[in-house]
Amino acid sequence: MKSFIAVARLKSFSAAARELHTVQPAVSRHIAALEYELGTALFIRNTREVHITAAGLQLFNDASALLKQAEDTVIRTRKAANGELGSLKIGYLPSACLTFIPDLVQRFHRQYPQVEISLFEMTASEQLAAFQNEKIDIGISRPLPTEQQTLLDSQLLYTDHLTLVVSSQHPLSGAAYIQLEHISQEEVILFHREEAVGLFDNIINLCQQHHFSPNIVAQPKHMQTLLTMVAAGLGIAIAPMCVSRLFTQGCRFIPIQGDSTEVLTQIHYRNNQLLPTAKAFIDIALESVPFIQHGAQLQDC
Amino acid sequence: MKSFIAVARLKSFSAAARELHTVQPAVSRHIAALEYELGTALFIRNTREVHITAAGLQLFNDASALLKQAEDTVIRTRKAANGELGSLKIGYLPSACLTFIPDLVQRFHRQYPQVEISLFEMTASEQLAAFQNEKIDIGISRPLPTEQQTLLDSQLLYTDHLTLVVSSQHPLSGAAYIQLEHISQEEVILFHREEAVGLFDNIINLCQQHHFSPNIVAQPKHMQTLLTMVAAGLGIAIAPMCVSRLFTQGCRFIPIQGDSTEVLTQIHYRNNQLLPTAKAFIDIALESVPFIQHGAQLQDC
DNA sequence: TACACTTATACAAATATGGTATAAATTGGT
DNA sequence: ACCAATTTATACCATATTTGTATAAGTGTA
Repeated sequence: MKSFIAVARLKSFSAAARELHTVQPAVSRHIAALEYELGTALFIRNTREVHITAAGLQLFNDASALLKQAEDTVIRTRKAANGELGSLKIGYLPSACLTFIPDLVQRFHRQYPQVEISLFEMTASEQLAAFQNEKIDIGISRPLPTEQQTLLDSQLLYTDHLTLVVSSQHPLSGAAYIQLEHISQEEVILFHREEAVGLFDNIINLCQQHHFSPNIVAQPKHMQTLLTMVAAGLGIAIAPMCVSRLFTQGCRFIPIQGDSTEVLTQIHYRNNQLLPTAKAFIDIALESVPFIQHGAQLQDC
Repeated sequence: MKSFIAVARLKSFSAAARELHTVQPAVSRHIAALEYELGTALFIRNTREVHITAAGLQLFNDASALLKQAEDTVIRTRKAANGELGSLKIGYLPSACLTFIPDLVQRFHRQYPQVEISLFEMTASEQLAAFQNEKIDIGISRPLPTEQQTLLDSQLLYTDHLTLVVSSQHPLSGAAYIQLEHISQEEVILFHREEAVGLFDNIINLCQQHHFSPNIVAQPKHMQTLLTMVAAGLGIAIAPMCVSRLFTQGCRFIPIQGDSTEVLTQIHYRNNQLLPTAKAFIDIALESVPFIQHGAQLQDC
């Protein structure tokens, strides 16, 4: 086949053989075999000249394209193996990662522009089901309910701690740390539950562990609003530490005593038959952990 | 390669081997070779299950298209060899064949719809040059000047004879035949030279052979006009016999004595390395000779 | 644990391919 | 006109490759 193309280009069996690093009889046989298979002459040749026939010309045009497509197929398959080509379905918990998901996806897209990315907003339990139905390849959420998941592996993307946020006028503003029980009577401002169910429930649970229910007086939808309300003395807040990188004039951040204050964001993936695109994404995500820690804190939580 | 597609479809090496009328180890080796060549696994298999990988899926999609294209290439090459696919450049002398060329081309196009036909109006000598420059594959014209043409073969498409056309009132109208010398003093109407150079010059030459120059009084551009003028007594005409199939009321056709009255239309083609499309056209043209004789007479000459 | 069924490997036989020598044909030059 | 040079085709042998058989090894099921 390559012999044919070489002969068609060079109009000589001998020259084609030289170009292909073989000998002329081999080329003769290749052409003869092709002609036999196609049932038609491809070249009119005598010992002095080689002319291509109409059939040969047709084959030449088509065969070049065919060979190119064959090469492309190899390349595309290799790319698919590297995760450079294919599709990737990501389920994510918006409240846990609304801030860094766009950056992360963009980062991935820059490096793997030929991967078709689908994003799905999903709760953690929806993600579990989606993994089983092959609806997603990657999940990002708070730690999954039952860690007995043998199907999935998880890795930490982002760790934060809950802190108390009080006005600088507040009696507690000077405290080095605080135990949560001490605020059981305070008016509390929490990030809106719809915007961050996991976070909200985390905080409620934490309070429950300290035997009180918080007296919630406001649920702003933006973290900056929350800080402004605290600074204005409308109440105190419990929020991830990352908010301290926002505009915090008039606010004080007081560590909460105890060890249940961690707020984790994990990336989940099948632990067997991981898609190359998923592997590539995980690698980029883990590389980006420092970036996530900083970038996220500069915006929202 | 076909092994790969079979395995991907059937998800089983053994089943694929059965379908391909070979044995399972052969299929195993084919896949292993492909994987080695591509440097990536195409299937995740254990002794019980076969799962395709992302790379395998990519290859499957591309390879199916590739195989189909390969088959198409074979088909198209075979078609090109039959003249069913390709191009065909035809030079023709309008005056000699304006009447049947459209029908002939249409006939050919119906049978060989995938052949791209190019039509060029050309005089006979232009056709000769065009054959040498590979500008045309088929020529249709009056017999070529020098029959010492070794490059070309020609075949007769259509034979006609010149006859005298006179009004039924004309003194000669009852004659069974006539010798051309007898009309040397007549007023003669000829088909317009621009419309049929060869025909016009044929007639002039014929008169020269009989030692006179015709006294041309009109050159109508349509054959029907010529007949009408003759019937009206404006003169006599010399024209191909085929006009007798037009509306001829008031006209008489009188054979001309002698043997130089033939008007021939030939098809010309290279006598070596004839294009399959050209061969197909010639075959159809020769098959159509009876059709041309009739169809042409029903319209014009 | 044995069985049924799968894929992978080893090896001998068959097949296909490539290279050398040479034939046949044609052109160009002496 | 003939010889030299160059071209493609063929014959033959050596080598590579591929096939098929036998068999190993692994996995789910009864």
